[in-house]
Amino acid sequence: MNSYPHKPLAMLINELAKRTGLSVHTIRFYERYGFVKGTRNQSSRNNYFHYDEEAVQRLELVVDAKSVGFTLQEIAEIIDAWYGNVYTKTQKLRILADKIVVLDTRIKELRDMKRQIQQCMTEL
Amino acid sequence: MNSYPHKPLAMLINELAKRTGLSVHTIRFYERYGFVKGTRNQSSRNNYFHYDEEAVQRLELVVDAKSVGFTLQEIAEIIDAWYGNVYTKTQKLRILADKIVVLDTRIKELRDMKRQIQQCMTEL
DNA sequence: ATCAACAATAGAGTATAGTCTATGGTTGAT
DNA sequence: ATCAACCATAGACTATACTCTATTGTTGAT
Repeated sequence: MNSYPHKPLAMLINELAKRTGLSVHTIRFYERYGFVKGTRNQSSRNNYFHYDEEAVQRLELVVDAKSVGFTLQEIAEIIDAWYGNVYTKTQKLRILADKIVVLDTRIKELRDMKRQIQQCMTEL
Repeated sequence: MNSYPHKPLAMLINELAKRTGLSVHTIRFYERYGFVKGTRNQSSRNNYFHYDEEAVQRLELVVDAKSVGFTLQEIAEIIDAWYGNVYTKTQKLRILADKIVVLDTRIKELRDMKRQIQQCMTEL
């Protein structure tokens, strides 16, 4: 029995991989982009990184952002605007608003492509 | 004055590049995927390839399909279903219907991502 | 004690989609 | 005739986004 009502739920990279569906390799690769950062427990003699629930959420955001076609570079900006504190609130809002413009453009392109294909199908 | 009311409008690769906005290199690269095929004029002593208006249309389709995230492999299938005669009409319709499913899925992902970002913006 | 399973770091290898260089031949205006 | 601007082919190089291998160290169950 754990005496803490809500334990920190820190996990090692292997569990983070299982939680997110990403491979350990990919998570390490993403760490270089700053998508997640583990924390080292200074009390322990090992140098293992520990990850919290926010790490899971961040990686889920990365997966979603990738599936809509954002590059890792763009995702880095989104993550910084979303979770970071290097930008002011105004800057964050501008960055995110820019991404919405990109998404709207892409949605329009997809709809146009869909219409084109449907047109082609009627003409076959 | 040209005596043909609608001359074939055959062009060389340089003009095709200008018409499509793609580089000559990229068009040559795409030729390996079968996106366009020039025809050689056997009466001429050179071995230049000539391209028609369909080549322009095919490359415009490639550009559009790329912008919505299709891979060159997927685009090859679309081009074959659209212009080729290796597939039966039924097969062509199935291939194009599959692409529409992909597009619908992607449109949904984009809309979800947009909603997520908008939600994040209200919470900043 | 030891052994599989996991951890960290470094660096090599792969796939996709171009992009560029080198080489040699062709054409058209001067 | 010649010279820039074009053409074809082959192959090297680049960027992005992983993916894998090698090495070494740690942990936990037996």
